[in-house]
Amino acid sequence: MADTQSNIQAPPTIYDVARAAGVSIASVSRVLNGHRNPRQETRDRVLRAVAELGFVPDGAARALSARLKEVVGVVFRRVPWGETSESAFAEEDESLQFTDVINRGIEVAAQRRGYNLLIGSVDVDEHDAHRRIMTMARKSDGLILHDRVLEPSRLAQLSQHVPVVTLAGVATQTTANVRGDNGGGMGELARHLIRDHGYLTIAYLAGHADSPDNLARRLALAEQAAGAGVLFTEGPQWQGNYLASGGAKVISRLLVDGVRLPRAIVCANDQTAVGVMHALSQHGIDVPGEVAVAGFDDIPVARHLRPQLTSIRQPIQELGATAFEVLRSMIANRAPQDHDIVLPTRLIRRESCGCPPDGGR
Amino acid sequence: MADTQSNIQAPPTIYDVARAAGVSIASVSRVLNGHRNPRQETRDRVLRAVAELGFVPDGAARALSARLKEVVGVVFRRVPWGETSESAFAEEDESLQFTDVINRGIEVAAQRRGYNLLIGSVDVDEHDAHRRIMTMARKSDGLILHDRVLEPSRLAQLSQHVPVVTLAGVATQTTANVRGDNGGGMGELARHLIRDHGYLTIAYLAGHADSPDNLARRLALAEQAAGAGVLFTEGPQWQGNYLASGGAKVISRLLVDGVRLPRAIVCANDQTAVGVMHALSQHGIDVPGEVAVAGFDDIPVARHLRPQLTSIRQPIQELGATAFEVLRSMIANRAPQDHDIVLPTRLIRRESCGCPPDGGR
DNA sequence: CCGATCGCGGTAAGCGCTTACCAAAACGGT
DNA sequence: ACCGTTTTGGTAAGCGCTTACCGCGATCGG
Repeated sequence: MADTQSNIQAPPTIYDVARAAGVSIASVSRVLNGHRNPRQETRDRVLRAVAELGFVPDGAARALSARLKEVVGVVFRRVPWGETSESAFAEEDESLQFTDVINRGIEVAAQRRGYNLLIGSVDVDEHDAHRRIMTMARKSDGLILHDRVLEPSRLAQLSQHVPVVTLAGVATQTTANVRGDNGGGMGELARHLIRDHGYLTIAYLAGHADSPDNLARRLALAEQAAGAGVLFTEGPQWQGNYLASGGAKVISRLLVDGVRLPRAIVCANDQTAVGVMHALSQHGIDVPGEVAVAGFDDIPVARHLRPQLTSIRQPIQELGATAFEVLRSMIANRAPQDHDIVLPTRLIRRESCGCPPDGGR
Repeated sequence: MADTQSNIQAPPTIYDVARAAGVSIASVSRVLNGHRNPRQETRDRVLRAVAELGFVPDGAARALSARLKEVVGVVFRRVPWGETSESAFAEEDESLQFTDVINRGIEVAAQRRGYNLLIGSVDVDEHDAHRRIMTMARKSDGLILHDRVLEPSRLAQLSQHVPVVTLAGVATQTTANVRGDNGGGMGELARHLIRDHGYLTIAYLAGHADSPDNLARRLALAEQAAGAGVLFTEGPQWQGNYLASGGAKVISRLLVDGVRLPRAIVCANDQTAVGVMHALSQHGIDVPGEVAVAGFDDIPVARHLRPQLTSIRQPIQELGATAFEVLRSMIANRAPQDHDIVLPTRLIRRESCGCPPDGGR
């Protein structure tokens, strides 16, 4: 036992291939990179040698000389292991589904272009996150940053040296941003709750205060409510944190304080809604009978909750895929057509808003 | 508009730092790598210059010369976009939660050591997946492979050149493997179903036939059933694919065929159980009243299903973290103490097996 | 039939780091 | 003060690729 890997052999280099094929390394390189230079006969010899030796070029060497690593970095915020463990959501939040699905989208798009993903997470309050992000930047051709991983000044600084695309952030002079149509989706939801269901009191359970998505969603909801003369509730008591545990905590506290709940609660995202529904059910409050609940994102689990969660669908994978494509064009051209890319969203009516099971489209 | 990134400046190199500090690049390098060589005074000068210029070494150059990329590759199997879209699970399967949580575990462990993750997925039936995996291998110091991404012969070949750790696979001469204690966990579950609940007929809804985990789980269940004289059902009709859609399909087909369901259905994993419960509920069959259901893995959503899913908890994040640590030791020492690392599992009793809500652990 | 042109492919110069090797400086003991 | 050590830090040789540059033989027009 215990001699695993004791005899790793260095992989063949381009020199080995050149020798085997009886040509120079330049020719091997040219064949591999599809230049029109080498003629068919040479090409065949090289290709044969490559196949025989199982040669695959070293990424680092290639990156160094060609200044192209074919790697894009993705940075997201990680919820620290223990933070939410007080409740039933100990591990639930570990699966930040939204993030994972986006990353999957980035990955698929990257794959198509021969790129790989370099993944890194930063702690919520990691003080020198920027150093780690910088390190990742130096290992990749560009960076995709999820919401709120870097403060604006650092972002500006970073984007001087590397192409950067943000997700659910705001576009700047030097960075592009990709997001879902918060206003449109939330507007649709609000009208549905108000017109179709006739709810007269609606609360917004907020996400992080510094999240642009959160702000836009809140605003759209508030506007619709105001326009329809519906009572809109929000405020410090309704401050969540995009996590299920946060949503549950808000509801529990409200209930303990004896606050009368509004007829409908719109959550900043689905994770929050999960916590809200959990808390509501713990307190014996019927959803949607007594209180309607809606989320935002339409993450995969939304349809498996009881009642099934009404939500705004964002094209999550496309969000990621788009971010990648934008970044890639920045890497190549250094100038995307547009800085602020908005993808459409749409209301998915399920049971939690009061629609019948299997209701709507 | 459209001039984003038009003016990227090349990041400072080690030469710039050396010049600014009035020393040679060798000294800069030594300071940065914590050699004991440079004396305090020199060290300070260098550090100051590094800070001023915001220097961060280029990953490729470093990798090339030091033969250490500080990157580990992670490869998993991707479910093709459209494959499951016929059912209600269109996007549900996109979130291969188990995989994502493991990756999160790898990432956290890697982070601690200053490593980053290079993520790549392969299609189920991608014929030259090995080429893409090889490319990843050449961009990293070692590889962690999820279940069934590579056929054994390719694996052997790959592991000649790169340290490789597999997850939920089998250890070989040249690769280490990390997995949960399938036998122990399944045994515990089986005894619970048989002794505590007294179920007399049990079926096993299998995962992929070539998955070691699946085989081990099946075996443990079969043994316990045989030992207790319980009727054990399995076979082609009970063949799933680790996906929710697969589980649902098996149940639907069984029901259409008029087969009488056993008292308890044990699923190869939680995803499958999700599909099973969904199908059962569609057909108006009560869980656990008429049929008890149990899963394996205890993925985060398990507790949010109705009824809450009884499952075997695997320390998912730890599985990933352990895989990383093993790999790292292989990268450094080229010889892990043990090839087959088994992490403990334990039964989590929830409602779907027939236990009362909130019933014991 | 010969010089201009072109296709092919080799030589060599980096890319930005790490580190072996060595010279100079600093130190210690007699 | 001198010689043997030990520190300190500079010089230069790569790491494995890509590509600019250039020479060579083949091709072609007049």
